[in-house]
Amino acid sequence: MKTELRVHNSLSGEKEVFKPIHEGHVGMYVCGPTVYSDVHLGNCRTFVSFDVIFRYLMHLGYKVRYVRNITDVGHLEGDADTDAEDKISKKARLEKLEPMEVVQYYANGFHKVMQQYNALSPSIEPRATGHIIEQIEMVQSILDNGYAYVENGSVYFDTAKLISTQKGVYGQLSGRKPEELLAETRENLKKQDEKHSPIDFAIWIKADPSHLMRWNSPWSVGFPGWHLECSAMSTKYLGKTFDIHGGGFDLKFPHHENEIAQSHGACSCSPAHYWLHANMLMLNGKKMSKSDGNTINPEQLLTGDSPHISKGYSPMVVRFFMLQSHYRSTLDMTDEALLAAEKGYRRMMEAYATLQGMQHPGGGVAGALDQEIKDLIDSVYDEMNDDFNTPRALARMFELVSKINALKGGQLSFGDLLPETLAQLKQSFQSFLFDVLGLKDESEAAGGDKELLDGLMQLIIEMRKEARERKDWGTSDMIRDALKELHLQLKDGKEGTSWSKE
RNA sequence: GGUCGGGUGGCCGAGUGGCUAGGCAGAGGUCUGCAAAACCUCGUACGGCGGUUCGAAUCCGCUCCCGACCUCCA
Repeated sequence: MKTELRVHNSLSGEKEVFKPIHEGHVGMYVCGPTVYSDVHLGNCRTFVSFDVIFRYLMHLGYKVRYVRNITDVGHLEGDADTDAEDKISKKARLEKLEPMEVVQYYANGFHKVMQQYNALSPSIEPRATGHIIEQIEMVQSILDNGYAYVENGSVYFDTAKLISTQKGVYGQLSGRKPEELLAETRENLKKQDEKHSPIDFAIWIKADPSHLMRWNSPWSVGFPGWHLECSAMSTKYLGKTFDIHGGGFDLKFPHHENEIAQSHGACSCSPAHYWLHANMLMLNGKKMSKSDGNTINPEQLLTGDSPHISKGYSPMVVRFFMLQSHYRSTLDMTDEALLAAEKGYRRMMEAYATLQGMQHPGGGVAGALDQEIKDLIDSVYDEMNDDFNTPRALARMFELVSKINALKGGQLSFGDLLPETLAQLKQSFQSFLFDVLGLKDESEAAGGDKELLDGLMQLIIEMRKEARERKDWGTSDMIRDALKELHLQLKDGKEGTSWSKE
């Protein structure tokens, strides 16, 4: 591990050396879901990506405060700022539920799926409705600084003013030119008569009488704008300026751009040093879309109940599949690709099991093999340091898998390997797979009574061995075939027979 | 239409101005009673057309296609 951590910063468009504000500590904010429906699989990819980033930062020894919000108010239909219904409010009205019932239900579902994918809980998971006061205070600061105006009980951010007074701020993240933004958006936005300019956006919205969620404020009974919650909550828990702000690519504009604007309006400060964006998940070469049926949810993926897949895939297979691509690239999910990921995942896990069971016979010299293995271990970390390049890191891991299997099969010799190196390999392999990548050995987890199964299998293997010594191939093959029916595979090797679940 | 990002071998996916990841599938071989597993070897890919260069899939221009955001979709 000789390299420094470098991350791709969306703000500069370049990879930069990562330097936290406070040495040894990292503050990271990731935009979480709006809980008005079942969690989108694409969202899962984003959160798995940031889960690995969170894990890797901790693995490097940082104390990380990871804040991921839950949006439970303010996100309007169509992401408009006004004259549209709040997503949660609408759901509550349609289902005749309290808005908080809607929120609780889908937040529970979201947590369940995240748990299935073995994503760690964030350090803090704040909700927008729990931070109304902070949001009102922030609106007030922005007003005090002259970067917002009140119209008919609603408060709007004065984007045009920010553009003219703080040059180069608005549009930097999304690569948009302020002049064009000001010019282009004139026509199709009619109902926005309260706004001075089409690119202004609401930070406090006066609630019409039918609106279910409403709070008192100095300006009206209403609710906060969508972008504001993230600014208020990140400031509260991470400070005005913190290290990493993450989210899906689709949030770059306007959401993240507006967050930056709000911070500049409230304190003339920029919220985050590094902006990280996770790219989209596609299905069969196209974006997922409910309207044309090109979509699949986490539940269907698990059960296989979908025309897009031939069978169900376990969460760890899906996680592994996601990690085989880089978080900044789009990822195309196909049945064939999932099948390939499933096999790769199992190969990796079986090599892990093989490795842990390995005993060095003692002796050994630090030959070429010894060096090769050490270099591979180092390169895994080098790849991760290069903007969390999980696919390359996994590629190096698979090269280690070949070494492990060859040591077991006798194609490589322990004589060329020091016992310390084997110990180091065991340790690194395990911590990388489980702590950093966040994978789990599912065969073990599902097994339940592992000791019993192990014992039974040893007995069966022993009986089959005796049959084979008698050249009783009928019995031997019968045992093998029967186990195969139970999805248990026997592997006859030089050192005897082992087994694994399929 | 505007802005931005892509198009890599059968599939998924890294990556890079020359030393050509990895997984899966396929072919051949080793091992094996047979098979599986494992190991070894192989296919020489970078949308199309030009250009820059000793050399480009990697840089530039044009073109076709796909995607994201700008307008409901994470």
